[in-house]
Amino acid sequence: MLITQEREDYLKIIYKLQQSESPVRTNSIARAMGIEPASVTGVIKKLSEIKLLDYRPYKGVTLTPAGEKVALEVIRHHRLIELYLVEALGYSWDEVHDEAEHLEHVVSDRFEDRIAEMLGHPELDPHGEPIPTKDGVIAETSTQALSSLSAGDRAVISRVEDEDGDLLRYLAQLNLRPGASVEVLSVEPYGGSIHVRVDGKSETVGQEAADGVFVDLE
Amino acid sequence: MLITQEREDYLKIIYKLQQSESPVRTNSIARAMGIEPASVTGVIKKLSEIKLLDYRPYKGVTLTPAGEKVALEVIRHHRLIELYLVEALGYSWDEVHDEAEHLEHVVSDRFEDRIAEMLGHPELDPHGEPIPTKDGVIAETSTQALSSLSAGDRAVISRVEDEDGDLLRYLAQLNLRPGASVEVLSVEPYGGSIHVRVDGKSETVGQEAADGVFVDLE
DNA sequence: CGGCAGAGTTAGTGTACCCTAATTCTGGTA
DNA sequence: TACCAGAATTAGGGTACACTAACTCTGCCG
Ligand SMILES: [Mn+2]
Ligand SMILES: [Mn+2]
Ligand SMILES: [Mn+2]
Ligand SMILES: [Mn+2]
Repeated sequence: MLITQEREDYLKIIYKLQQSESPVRTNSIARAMGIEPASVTGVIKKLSEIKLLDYRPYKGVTLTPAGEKVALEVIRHHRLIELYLVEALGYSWDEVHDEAEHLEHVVSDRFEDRIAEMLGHPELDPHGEPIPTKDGVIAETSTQALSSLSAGDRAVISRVEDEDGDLLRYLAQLNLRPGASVEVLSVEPYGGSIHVRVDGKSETVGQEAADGVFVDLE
Repeated sequence: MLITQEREDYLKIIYKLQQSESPVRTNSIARAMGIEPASVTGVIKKLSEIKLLDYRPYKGVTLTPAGEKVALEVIRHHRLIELYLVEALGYSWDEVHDEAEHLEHVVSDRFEDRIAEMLGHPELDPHGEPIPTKDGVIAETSTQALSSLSAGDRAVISRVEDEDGDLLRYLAQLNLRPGASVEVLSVEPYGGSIHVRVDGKSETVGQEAADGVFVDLE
């Protein structure tokens, strides 16, 4: 088998890192995968041999079109599965990520198609992240963090980071969900809390939490 | 990781082979797994080291209680998933086996519990095979093949073999499904076809297909 | 009960990941 | 520009599973 579950995760992570760093460095991949940089070198060499990555030693990697295709397929699986778990099986949004992390590698095309159809070919996952289409088209996604706003700014939450269940439970408590309108009331200096109005209620958001909430400014 | 997806499949297959052979021989495992006997030896040694198998060199293996527990968990996953795919996602009974073969190793306890609940804690999978309970209790299953019956016998189909999609499509055409009542009209000698009445219609069943259909005699 | 066929194991190889330790490269700073 | 810290790679080792080829054991049969 040329493409294993681990390799799919490498490609997925490289895709995500590429949004903010290109070429993607060995150390970034190692950090994201939770393994040692030395281990990454071997794998990215192999992935470049099979033409899924372009690898420039000591510089980093970029996805080839073929590699990007694989990455987007895995991301599509992941996000469709997350949404399916919420909609069809009653999961809460903080429980779906870990389950999807495993399922994404084993579901068939038929499974993917069936749940996509049942969900009405959705465009967003439970965290507001765009779901790539079957032919690899993915919507742009906001990179403006709530933590970067200033007093008086109004914005709509577009997505939240989904890897940390604790963060998601915290955000749910505050009603900070994709689609919610927020108005920044005040910002404490030097990385302090942010005071916002959400759903008419005023709430205090920790700065680190606000780093994981992305918005579209109005 | 002590227990990999491959090892789960070994244990599952050994569980099934144990129904008709004990201890289970290296060659049987190799045939069922589609690999060489030499490869099996190494794996069963490791599985006996970690106390999931009792291994007597040159004789074969038996599951320890711990090994049987793992096997039954995997089988529970497999059969629940098969039924879920049919009931919730509109799969036909010939499509579910391959999908379940992969999913069985990655679903969480939560997933298992949710689909079991949604299905009403079912006792049989789409092929009539019993689903072990969460604490490892499994119903007896018929071992009387349709091919072993004689003219005049009446029986109810209890289960069919689920690994061969072609066989399942063939059986579906003939309405040979679990629960169906059959009456043997005649049997051609020397492994010939079997003529049966199913749902009031008379049908001819190939002998090899009849080997994969198990019944309870009336 | 000796011999032999077939079953099973061992030996040696290869791929896929992972690790630590040692070495080399790179890019920015003095 | 020479140096150095940090980044990256290489070297060497380990586990998990596959394979083929060679050897050994077992059980049956004459
Ligand atoms: Mn994954
Ligand atoms: Mn998500
Ligand atoms: Mn399996
Ligand atoms: Mn089945």
